Amino acid sequence: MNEDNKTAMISAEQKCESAHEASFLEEIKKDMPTAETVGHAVDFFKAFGDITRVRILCSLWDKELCVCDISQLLGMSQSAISHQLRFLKQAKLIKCRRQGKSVIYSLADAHVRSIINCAFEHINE
Amino acid sequence: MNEDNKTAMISAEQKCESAHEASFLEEIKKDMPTAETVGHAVDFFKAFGDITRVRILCSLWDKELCVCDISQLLGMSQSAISHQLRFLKQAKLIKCRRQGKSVIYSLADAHVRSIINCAFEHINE
DNA sequence: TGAACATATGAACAATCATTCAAATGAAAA
DNA sequence: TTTTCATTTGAATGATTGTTCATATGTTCA
Repeated sequence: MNEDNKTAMISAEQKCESAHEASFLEEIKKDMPTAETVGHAVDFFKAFGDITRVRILCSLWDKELCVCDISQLLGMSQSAISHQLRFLKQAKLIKCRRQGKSVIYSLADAHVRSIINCAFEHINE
Repeated sequence: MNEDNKTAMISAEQKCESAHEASFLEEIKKDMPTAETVGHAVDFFKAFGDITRVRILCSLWDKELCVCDISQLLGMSQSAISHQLRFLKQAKLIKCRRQGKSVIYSLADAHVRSIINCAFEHINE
């Protein structure tokens, strides 16, 4: 018997009256994205799932800023901002370049703005 | 002195060489969405920030399903699924109707599919 | 009404996460 | 090369979150 949920066959026994047949559920399962794909999508969404991170992204909407700019703008410690910047960088939502002693951050691409706009649109309904 | 980060003025003292002037940061601040709007957007993203919830949404992509269908499909306990269904319902991402003893769930609107597709597109780059 | 079925809920626990504090790195100026 | 500035990093802590277990609610059928 296969222990892995993702690949295990769906048991034949139906649980409730409205339940579909195992074969029907197997069809749905086939059409679903792989666990890996879903995992990546979830990681992507998680990056937007914190108010500090989204505030950082909004602050970078039009202009690039250095860490202390963002820190001042959001009224938060530079360390807290730096931790979140690292998160956003790993998620490839922002990029950075060094300028002397400072590090200047900016949005990675237009995709970031469009996803956030998408959420704002959903809210205004 | 105002204690609230969201409305506090940005201090005149500049922290680093590359730092912008306080007046410049104030301009950016004015253009940023309100804390409430950002908060709502974050809640929206949080709903997609869990693998079980996204798997549930994917399982409902084309067809409506009852709780025990989803539970079997994902190989998870009915209780775990039910808790996440409540989360998704409160986030208005799914809707449900009763049919006898069963409760049948489906996606709330096309918006859900488009947001998830948006993430999948971002991944395939 | 009582029993069986399908789902929902509350409390508890483990795991994950965001921030703070202290210390480390890297770059530029003295 | 030493000092100062700007940022990063690691460990610790408190808060949040997802699942489990036990129980409750609501529906149908006998």
